[in-house]
Amino acid sequence: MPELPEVETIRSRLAPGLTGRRFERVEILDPRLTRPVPPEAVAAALEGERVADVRRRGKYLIVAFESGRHLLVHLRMTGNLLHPAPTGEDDPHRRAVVRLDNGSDVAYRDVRRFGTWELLEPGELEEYFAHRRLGLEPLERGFTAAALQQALAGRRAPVKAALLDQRAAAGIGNIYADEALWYARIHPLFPAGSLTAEQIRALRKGIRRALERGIARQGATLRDYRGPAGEPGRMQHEFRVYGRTGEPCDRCGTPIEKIRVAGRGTWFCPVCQIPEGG
DNA sequence: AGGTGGACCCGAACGC
DNA sequence: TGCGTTCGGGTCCACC
Repeated sequence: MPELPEVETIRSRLAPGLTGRRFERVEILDPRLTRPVPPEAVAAALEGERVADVRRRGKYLIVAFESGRHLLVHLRMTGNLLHPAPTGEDDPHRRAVVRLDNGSDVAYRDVRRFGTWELLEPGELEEYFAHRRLGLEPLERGFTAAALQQALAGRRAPVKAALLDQRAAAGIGNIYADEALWYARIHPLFPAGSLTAEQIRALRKGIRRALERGIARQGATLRDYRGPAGEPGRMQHEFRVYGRTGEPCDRCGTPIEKIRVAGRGTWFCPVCQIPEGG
């Protein structure tokens, strides 16, 4: 599941090969990708665009063009960008291909077809993210304890649910939410708005630690995630709680438990993550 | 208003 | 060459 660390890994590895290149030919094979906009319209609009740079906002990958347009790629569950794309193999999950002006191909593959491509006209980017009320970038300077406190104030939802909500902070998904809460020693069901100032500080630190480790390990590969060269991440070897039902907590040895929060599988240590309500 | 849960999608894992 | 069912995960949207 590409979350912030996976998208950031893709961004940093893709940027050198894309920046300065022109989109020479674009084929969108799955109309779902650009829905409700017809895929031919998006493909035609992209042809001729030259890449200024490749950015990230939350889990969105942003290809910025010199024209001022932006291509917003959201990988959702199983989306993946490959560059240079493997040739000669028949990949049934390939949903789009971009031929660059140096002759190389960028391939977009997505098994579950949840991913989206959206082309924004110059000036539309800010409103797009404002409308989705995307929260602060958790690794940027503005993500202070005070800012996090404000984002969670008054919320009765479990803190895990609040972390999955992209309005609190952008880019945290199911894996890194659990990992961040373990680092912060906070129970996933604890009401988000009732965290003490000290817990807020610990949570901010836990979020950053989990995400930074994820980036340092080039993301987590459970099944589908791969970098642009097809390489897996290594963060899955460093999970403290995610997917580790029954295994001993790295801090206190208590078996990790699994519950359901906000409809998502949630792993935590029942001893060192402060019990709900306490 | 804010929170919860289903829909979307499909391969893997599971149950029989 | 087994087949039907369940599960999961990010986001949107309908419904409390």
